[in-house]
Amino acid sequence: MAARRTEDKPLSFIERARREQLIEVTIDVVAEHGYAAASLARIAQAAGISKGAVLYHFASKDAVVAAARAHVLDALVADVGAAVEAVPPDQAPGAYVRRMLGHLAERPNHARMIVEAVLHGEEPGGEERWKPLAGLLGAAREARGLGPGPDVRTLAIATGGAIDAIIAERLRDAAYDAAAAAETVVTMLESALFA
Amino acid sequence: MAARRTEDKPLSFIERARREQLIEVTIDVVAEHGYAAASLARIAQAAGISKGAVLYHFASKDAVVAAARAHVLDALVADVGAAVEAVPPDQAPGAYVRRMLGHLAERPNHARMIVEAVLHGEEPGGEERWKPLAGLLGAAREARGLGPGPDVRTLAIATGGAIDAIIAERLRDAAYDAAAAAETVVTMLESALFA
DNA sequence: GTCTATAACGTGATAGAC
DNA sequence: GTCTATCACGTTATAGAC
Repeated sequence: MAARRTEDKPLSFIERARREQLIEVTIDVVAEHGYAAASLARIAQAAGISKGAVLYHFASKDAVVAAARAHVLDALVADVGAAVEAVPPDQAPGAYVRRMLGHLAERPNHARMIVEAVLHGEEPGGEERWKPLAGLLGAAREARGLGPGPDVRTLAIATGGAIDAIIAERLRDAAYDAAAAAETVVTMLESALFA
Repeated sequence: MAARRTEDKPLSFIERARREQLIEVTIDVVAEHGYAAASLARIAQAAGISKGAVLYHFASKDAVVAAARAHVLDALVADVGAAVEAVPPDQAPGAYVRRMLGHLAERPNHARMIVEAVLHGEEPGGEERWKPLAGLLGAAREARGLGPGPDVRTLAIATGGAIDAIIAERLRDAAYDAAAAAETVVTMLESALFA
């Protein structure tokens, strides 16, 4: 009988390689065919192995796509987080918007994967979604010596939605200039924030 | 054998009633359990009839959800369209944003249905999505005697995304004040548009 | 470690009884 | 006009051979 990969004790060397390969092909499959069509059979076929082999390395099919989702999300937060911390607080919101759009525009597959994930309700969608940006907005006002002015919650939600829509348009039309769009959003956001 | 409902010739009186009932329960099912879970069996159960009976009134399961989708979409465009035409051109963008958010906040089931539809890629998502608003933005500038200034495409896309995000938040937290959020968005949009 | 075979289930759709 | 029964298919997951 094949060993069920429930316990994460050993995790050999080629084990990690196999898992990474499966995560990558899963990202591609989800990006190309959508969340619903990312069946176990299709993932196995794309990886060139059997369905049973996939389920040897992961406990279930959902575990595979969950790992792929976590991978793209980790890459995003690490990149954006570094960009935000590299600038003074009052420039953090602008850096957030620019790097968010830049990161996803540079990685269409990751962007599609995330879009599918949030679309399917598997991802935050709640406070975790806008709280980080809202925090940056409040800190930016403080850094400029301004009191708690506008509704940072709505500002963060609206900005996040604008980013999503711009990414979606960029995925639809590769010629769309996401960087220019980022500047437009930053201008609108900062004028409202520092009003 | 049951008559396949492919031709739309007669369409009796109770036929229409049955179709409307099925459309309503389908909206509820999609809103509550999501697009993927809106199976033929679940729709039939929610309507209190058998799967075969559902397929008598509609050619296929996809036809049922397509009809439900069209229903909520028609109601939305009719409502927003009327609101837009009731004000002078330079106030049309604001009316668009306010009625869009008002309509969906008043109809959570419709909002969830639309969210699921666009999320699943069954709906426009392309130019049809932002072209109408972009047209309003250009006309508003003309009405004020301004030349073709900012990028109305990005402005329309960003505004549309902001509306989507606010609706999502409103669905998550019924206490969230969508009307106040609408005013924030309108202010940001108009300041960027008439700059 | 990877395979084949198969189990158990849910799906959309059809056929035919009533 | 609505029902029951059934169909063929795709799905995840497991068991066991190799």
